[in-house]
Amino acid sequence: MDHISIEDRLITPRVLIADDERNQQQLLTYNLEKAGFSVIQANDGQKALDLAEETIPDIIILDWMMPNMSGIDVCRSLRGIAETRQIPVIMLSARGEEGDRTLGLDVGADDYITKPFSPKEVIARIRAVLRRSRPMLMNDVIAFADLKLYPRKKIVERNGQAVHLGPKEFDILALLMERPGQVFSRTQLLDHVWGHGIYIEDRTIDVHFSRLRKALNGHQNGNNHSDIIRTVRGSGYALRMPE
Amino acid sequence: MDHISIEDRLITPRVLIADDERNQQQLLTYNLEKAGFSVIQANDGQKALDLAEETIPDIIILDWMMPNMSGIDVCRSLRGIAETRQIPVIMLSARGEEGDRTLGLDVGADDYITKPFSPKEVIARIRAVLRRSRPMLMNDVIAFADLKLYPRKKIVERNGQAVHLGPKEFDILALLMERPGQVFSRTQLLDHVWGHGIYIEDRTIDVHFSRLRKALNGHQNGNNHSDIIRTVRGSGYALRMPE
DNA sequence: GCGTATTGTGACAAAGAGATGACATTTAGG
DNA sequence: CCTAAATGTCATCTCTTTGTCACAATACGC
Repeated sequence: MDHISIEDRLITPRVLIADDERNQQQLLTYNLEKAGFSVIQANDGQKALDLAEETIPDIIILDWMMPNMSGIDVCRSLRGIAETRQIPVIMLSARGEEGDRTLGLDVGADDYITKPFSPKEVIARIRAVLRRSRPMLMNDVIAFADLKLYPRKKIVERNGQAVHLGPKEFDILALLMERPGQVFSRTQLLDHVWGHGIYIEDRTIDVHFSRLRKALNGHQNGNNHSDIIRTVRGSGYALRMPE
Repeated sequence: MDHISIEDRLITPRVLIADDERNQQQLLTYNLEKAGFSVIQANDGQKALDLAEETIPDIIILDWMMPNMSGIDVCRSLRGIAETRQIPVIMLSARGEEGDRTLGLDVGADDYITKPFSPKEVIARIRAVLRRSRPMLMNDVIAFADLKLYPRKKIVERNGQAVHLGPKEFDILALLMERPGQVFSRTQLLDHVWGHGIYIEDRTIDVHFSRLRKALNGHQNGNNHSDIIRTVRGSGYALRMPE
């Protein structure tokens, strides 16, 4: 099954399920796929860790007790690896004691579900966690003023009219739209759009904003939109909030 | 390429954690970073003191017992250095006796947490302390009289109407609004807004206040607001508190 | 009221920060 | 491979912000 392109990966949130109980595993997998998730399976802790590093899923479901490595240990390890550090984790556990729950959350889990649970409940929790951590994955469209951005389709519209953006400009706009009005410094833009450890000139960011503005405000084709991007001298850029 | 500006520091509260127990240290660090704090680590008292002076964090978490220098001593020292005097401190301690608690608070700690504690609790306390000491960091908006200042959006409104300020004027106003009514000397203003080691004429500050007043009270566009800034002859400036 | 100490402010020059066209390089698809 | 789109840099232009000065205005002690 290698006809899965990058595009497809963006469309379907990918869930890694680590559980040694065959039944449970199958039940969840079936229901999750029906709910539109793409599922990766691991049947012990060590394999879960390996697969997580290898595939970088969008969320990880860990059974508390597994052979080789407990869910707790996997979770701790995940937090120690840069690439997997911010992948959200949901722990599944037979135990319900408050202490366990606390330990799970302390170790870095984002949520904790006690058996027995229904697939429906798990899906709801996954959605809830993803909505917080990856709003772009969970929404078909993000809107701001007369702008609409379709994360999965990589399409932007202003006033109903399609706007063509390069990938970088798209990412920049997506970031700004996640926190409308907030000012992003060039450093933050670099980290979020380009990624850590990438070094480019600060001025390059200005150039991208110039291109973004040109595309969005488009004076060339007769449209004459107001400049929706606000330059904040000495700080960075932001979306311009309406009065 | 020095991207790390003062601006970025304003976004994420910086926490200095001084603890010699590796596990505890890591657990707290991980959870704090997940909660949106930027963490600086020290593993003994002396280093904590040095780092505090060097980095001027927004809050300091001190373990009671540490090699080289106890939390108590560090706290006492911090209070003796001008630059670190008003950084809030939270003490962590295994002991729970009332006497210790009192001693900790006497020495200048702002809060005192007894082991065992959960990261969640620590985060809650940190937030509580910061909300008091650095509202800028914890709130989206700071209000005073008919003024509203949005730190992350870099927007100021008077009576609902946007007011344009240059970066320096914005910073000055932000400082005044963090402690409404408090009088700031020109020296304090220099230190906080311009930073240590910057030398400009005192009178330049007056000019900036003139500009700030002009922008805020805006006589030019028909608005005629009262002067919200109070000059304290011989001392400095402050926000004018209502009768 | 007077005189002195402080503060307010318009004007101006210098520095700073951002916008943008042009160009070289890289990347993605065919 | 080859082409077109996307990206990163540079150089230059423009507009803001900043720091100072000089002089006006004000406050305060006597």
